[in-house]
Amino acid sequence: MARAATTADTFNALAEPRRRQLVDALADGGERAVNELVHRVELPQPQVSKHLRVLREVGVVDVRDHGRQRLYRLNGRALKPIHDWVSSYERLWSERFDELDLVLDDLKRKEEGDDGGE
Amino acid sequence: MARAATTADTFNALAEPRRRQLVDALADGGERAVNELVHRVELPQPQVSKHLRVLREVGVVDVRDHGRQRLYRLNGRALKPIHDWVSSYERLWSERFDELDLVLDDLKRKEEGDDGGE
DNA sequence: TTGACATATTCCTATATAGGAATACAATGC
DNA sequence: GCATTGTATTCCTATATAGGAATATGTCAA
Repeated sequence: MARAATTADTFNALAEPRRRQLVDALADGGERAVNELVHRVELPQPQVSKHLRVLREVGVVDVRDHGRQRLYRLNGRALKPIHDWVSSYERLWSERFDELDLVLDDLKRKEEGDDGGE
Repeated sequence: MARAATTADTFNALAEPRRRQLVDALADGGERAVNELVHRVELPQPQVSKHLRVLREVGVVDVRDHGRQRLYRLNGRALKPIHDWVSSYERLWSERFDELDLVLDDLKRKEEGDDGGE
C-alpha cells in the first residue's frame, strides 16, 4: 500500500510544506485571489491551484467566485483536530503543566494506595 | 517529484495514522517494549518496528536497550513545532480569543485611520 | 467575435512509501 | 552449542503523489 491520500485528513494535507505555506499566506483570515497567493509563495500557478484543491477537499480553505478570480479564505476551524491532538501532549514539554503534574501524580499515588482497600 | 519523505519532519511522520496510534500508546510518558506496542495497536510486529523507526528518525520517540527488549518512550518535546504552528491559528475557532479579536480589530481600525495622517 | 487575463485540469514521470512475507540479528537460558 | 524469544531488516509490489509542461475553461472588455 502507498501512503494515505493527501485528502484523507487534515494531517496528511498539511504534511506538505507548500500547503502549510499557503495556509500561512491566508493566516490573517482575509481573502486572497490565486495570483496573489502565487506571488506570495513563489510557485507556478498550476501548482498553487493544485495545492489549493487539496486544501479545499479537506476543508482547510473555502473558495468564492468573484468575477474572473477565485478568492480563497482560510477555514481555521479545520485545524482544530490537529490542535486537539497535539495539545493533549503539551504537558510533556510545557512548564505550565508542572504543577498539574504534581497534582496528578499525587492522585495516582493515592489511588494506588487505595487499590482494593474498599 | 514524489511526496516529501516521512522522515522529512514531524508533520510528515505523524501524517500516518498508525504512527499517531503508536504515539498515543506511549502517551503516558512511560516506556514500552515493542511487543507491548504490537498488542496495543494490533499490527504485525515488523510494521510496528518500521513505524517506530520513522518516529525515531524524527525524534518523536527514544529507544533504550533492555536485555532482549527495546524500550520506547515518547519524546513529547518533538511535537512542540506542530503545536506551535497550529496554535497560531487557534484564535480562528476558539471562543477564548473573541475578546482579543475585538482589541486587535480596534487597533487595526485606529491604525488605518491614522494612515498617512502624520 | 476576438483577445486578454485568471484559474483549473490533464498528461507525464520519478519517487517514496506501506504492507506482506521471509529472514536476519541479538540476547538469554539450558 | 542450540533452541527460544524479541526485534529489525530486506525484498517485493501496488499506489499516490508533486512537479513540469501544455492546455482547457471561464470571464471580462472592446
